[in-house]
Amino acid sequence: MSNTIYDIARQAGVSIATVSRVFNESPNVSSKTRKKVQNVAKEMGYQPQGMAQGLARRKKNVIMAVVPLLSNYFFLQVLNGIQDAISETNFELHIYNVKSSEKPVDQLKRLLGRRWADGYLFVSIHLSDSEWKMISQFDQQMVLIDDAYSACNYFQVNNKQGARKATRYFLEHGFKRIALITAKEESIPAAKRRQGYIQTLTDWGLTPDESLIVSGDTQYRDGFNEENGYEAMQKLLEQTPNPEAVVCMSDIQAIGAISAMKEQNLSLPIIGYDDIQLAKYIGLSTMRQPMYKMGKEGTNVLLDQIGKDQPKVVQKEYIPDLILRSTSSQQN
Amino acid sequence: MSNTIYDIARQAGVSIATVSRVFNESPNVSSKTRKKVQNVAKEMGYQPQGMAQGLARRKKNVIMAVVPLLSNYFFLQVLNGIQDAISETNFELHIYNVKSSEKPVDQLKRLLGRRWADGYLFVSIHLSDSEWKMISQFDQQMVLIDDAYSACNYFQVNNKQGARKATRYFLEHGFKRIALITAKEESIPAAKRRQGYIQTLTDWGLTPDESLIVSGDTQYRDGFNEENGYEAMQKLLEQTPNPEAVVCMSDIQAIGAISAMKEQNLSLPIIGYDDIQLAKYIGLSTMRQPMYKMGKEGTNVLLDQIGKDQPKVVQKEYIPDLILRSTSSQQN
DNA sequence: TTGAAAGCGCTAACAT
DNA sequence: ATGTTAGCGCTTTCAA
Repeated sequence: MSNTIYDIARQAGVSIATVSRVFNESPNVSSKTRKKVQNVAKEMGYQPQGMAQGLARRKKNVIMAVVPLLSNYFFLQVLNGIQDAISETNFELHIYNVKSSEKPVDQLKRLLGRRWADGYLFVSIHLSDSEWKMISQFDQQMVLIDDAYSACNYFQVNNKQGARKATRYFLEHGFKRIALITAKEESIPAAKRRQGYIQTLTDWGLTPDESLIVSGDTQYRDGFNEENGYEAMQKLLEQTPNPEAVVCMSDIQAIGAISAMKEQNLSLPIIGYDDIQLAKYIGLSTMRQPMYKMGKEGTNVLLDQIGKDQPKVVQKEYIPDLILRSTSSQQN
Repeated sequence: MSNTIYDIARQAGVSIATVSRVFNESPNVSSKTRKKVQNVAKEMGYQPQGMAQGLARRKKNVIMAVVPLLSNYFFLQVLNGIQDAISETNFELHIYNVKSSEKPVDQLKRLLGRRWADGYLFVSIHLSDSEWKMISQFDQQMVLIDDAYSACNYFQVNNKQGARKATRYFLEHGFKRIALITAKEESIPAAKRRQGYIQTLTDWGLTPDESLIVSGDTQYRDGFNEENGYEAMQKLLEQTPNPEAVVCMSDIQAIGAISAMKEQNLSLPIIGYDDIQLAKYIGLSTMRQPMYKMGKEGTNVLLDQIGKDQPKVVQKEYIPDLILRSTSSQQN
């Protein structure tokens, strides 16, 4: 069960070139030999070894999705889109995740050098422009999802606008003391959403109150986790007066926050972020990000560009939609 | 930025063997040449190509997790454990997912033949004994997580016992008309849990009522999805009298089910299954599966066995724990 | 339609 | 300590 092209060739009484030809669907094989080879191969459970093929062809037929941490609902949706796009092709999808213990850019450099794949999807990998520049120098095909760099393909959603929309909604409904449950300070999307929130308040003639911008202390997944939301809400509820409404940076934090409110028999209006699948079922109002769509479109672009030498770069920015359900109103 | 070991050798004025040596941390290199090579390599952004290494070494330093569909909270936790185990080694983790469009066993045969990895983790891949036998014939190192086969390493949790515990809890608290929200008929874990449920009722002297065993019509992820739970609960609530309590096959279905109850201002006692992270925050009572643990232990076993020729097989079965929170009591 | 043979980019004896 | 060379299992000319 551990045979090579030589074993098949010998067994079928042909040369290895012929075996190779039938596996590569070359037309230049008589249907008789083809049949024979196929039978032998099937019988012996033979498949060409991927690595040998990759080396010989200088093409691997794999695309690699690089993600920071798999344990995140956001990625799940993106990956769904990626998978659906890939499954229509004969490419394989391999997923690689960067560890938090080492600088992402260093990990990427090492990874790209190894040439595992024909193309790379970087999902929610946030690098500086100079870092992305380094990465582009490997000249591998790639597309960024949920980040942007001027010289690359990217699919991104406007974080500032997302936070603005949520904040504006509450302002328009008469709320003034609007809290923001944020994530890890260093998170780039978090920083942008925070800006959007602050600008919106300012535009409205209000002075942003730093004490209403909080995050929990639990920091894994950059703070985008249930416990973080729970802790953040506890901090908010210690303040008097309480905030009148709260904007979150993820649905998952909103769930934690709601749990903290329930413990105190409160239910302030709250808006999450992402629109993960279960948001609908708990009535969570939220900023919807087109996660599936980004994954699918990004993958299609990548697939399309593989093989071409000077593909034109495609860049797209989405604006998140405000999905109103029950948690955003006063009497939820 | 696309150079080979020859480029580095030439540039550093050494042979390719020496370059290979420094990258393989051979002691037989003078520290002077080592430095020189390292500098040149760094400057030229060189990394050995994974595929060429894999071919030459007959060892790839990658382990592959094979999963049926990534969009499932259960896997997320298992994958977390896998990742944590892997990150302590110099192995790479690649994730592969089998499509629903083709028989799993055929996909596995193709995959294993290609020899992408040194070892395989099959997560929630349910095959018959004869199918697993075929797969074992590839004699690759592997461990099954969430399935069992007598000749393989496996880490499994007892589905029957899980359902028994949940059902028994309700029986002991005086409930009789206990409903079961199940998943796709063909799902093996679902079938086992169903058996556990039925046996428990029978043991208690009750006659199981088929009309209380329902599933929604939305079948993706084998029915383990929110919508399915929602639909199932709607069906249950059409019956008179309503059931007195309900056991679910996943937390995610329970969330859908609760949503359906809320719409009718009902809140029957309900128990989920899995104990996904957010269960705690919505107060969901559930059967806890040691997902992280299975992932981590399974990976460690695999890692440990790679390279050995006759490793002893390790098999482990867990019993899920009943985690009581608020949804399992009458006045939730 | 088929086969022989030269790579693909590495590793690992075997020499020196 | 370093270099030479024969593979690893394929693909792909080039000849026949």
